[in-house]
Amino acid sequence: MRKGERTKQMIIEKASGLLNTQGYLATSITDIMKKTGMEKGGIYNHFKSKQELSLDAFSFSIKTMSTTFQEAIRSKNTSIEKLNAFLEVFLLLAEDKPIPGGCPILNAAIESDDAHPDLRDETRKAMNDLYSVILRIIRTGISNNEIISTIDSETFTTIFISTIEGSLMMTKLYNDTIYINRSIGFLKDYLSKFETRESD
Amino acid sequence: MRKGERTKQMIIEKASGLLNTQGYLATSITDIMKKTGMEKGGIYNHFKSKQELSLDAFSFSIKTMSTTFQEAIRSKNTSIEKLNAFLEVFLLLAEDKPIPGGCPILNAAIESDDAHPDLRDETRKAMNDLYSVILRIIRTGISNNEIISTIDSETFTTIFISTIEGSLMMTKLYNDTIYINRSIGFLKDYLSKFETRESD
DNA sequence: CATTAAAAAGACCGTCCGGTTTTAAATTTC
DNA sequence: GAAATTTAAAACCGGACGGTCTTTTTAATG
Repeated sequence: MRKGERTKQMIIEKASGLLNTQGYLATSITDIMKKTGMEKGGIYNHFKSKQELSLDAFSFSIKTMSTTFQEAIRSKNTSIEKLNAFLEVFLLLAEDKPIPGGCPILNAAIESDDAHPDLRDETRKAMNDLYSVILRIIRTGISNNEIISTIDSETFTTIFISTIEGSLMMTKLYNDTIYINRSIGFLKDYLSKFETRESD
Repeated sequence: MRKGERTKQMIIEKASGLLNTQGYLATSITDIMKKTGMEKGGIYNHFKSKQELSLDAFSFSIKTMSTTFQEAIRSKNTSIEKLNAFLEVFLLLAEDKPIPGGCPILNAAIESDDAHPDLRDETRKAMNDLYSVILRIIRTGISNNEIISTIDSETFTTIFISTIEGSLMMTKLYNDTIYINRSIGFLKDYLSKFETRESD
């Protein structure tokens, strides 16, 4: 791996935390210069625009989240356990792990609009992925008779994501994890109601 | 009412929609000039800084929402009906009514952080108000034997707000009201489970 | 180790930003 | 309707922004 590639990765990693914390518009190249310890010319040697750097940083955040989710559910066997593992990752996210600034999808969803179509498209893709992973877990759970089939999987997925994201917003606003903890408690309890009593 | 006061109000109203839609940082004075049809000097005659204008605009958005909520629940008699009325207002909000750009609390909560303590404080106040209104409705409902007393009112309030706000985020991201509609459907159904069978 | 290519630094540029000040126009007020 | 006052316009300002370009330094290559 060339040195330039390593530097580029370092910039992306440092910038991703900064952008996710401060916002994409609120963060200037000067901020990224300070964070990385590099000069402007050194940074622009690797990215043709702030936009490109921002998108790379967002992708890195999403990839990091995705990896964390995958690791969390790998050892879990049932659908219920997998969904609970998801919830634990979101709890960590409220404590700035593995990336600072909260959920990158939530942040980017609020910040991106018609004026930033590229970021919005990437955010949609990231949400699509999160959504379909959860949906698949539920449907697999139904197939395996772990979850009762009366559940509406699409609705449940929507509620699951919405509740978590909304309470993450509240947790960040008040700097108090009670809100995300209440959501997690609720979702675990709610989910247990759809658990089959016996599995075969 | 002096003409200046009327002009100031007009600026606040126009700016509030713009700021709520585009974001507080992403919106420039030039944008507000275009929207209001006024020149810079004319605007700064009424506000000592962009910050002051932004906070006034945010307050206006919150006041508008608050009024809309009050009107929606005024004619309702039971707690359940009042909460359902709240949900209907959030559905309208997804369609840019009464203000464009979605929920101002959600938007400001994500955008404001340590770097913008004034906006964050105002956002917290607005959330406090929303939270306590819903909480009071539930508690009144319990007192009046409309809602069973096993419900945890704080948790329910948190879930209520989180689910709505999260699904508003999804609705905005995808420009599709199915998400907010699913949340509303879920919350109405969930709420009905806590409804007492007979009232006295 | 010398040559070459890649990477980083740093000076530089035009533009747009929030904000100020001066000037002109439009309202009040008497 | 003239004087006083408020309101709006418009020219202006310093600074920060994203981005470029040239130079210097560093790292890879034979």
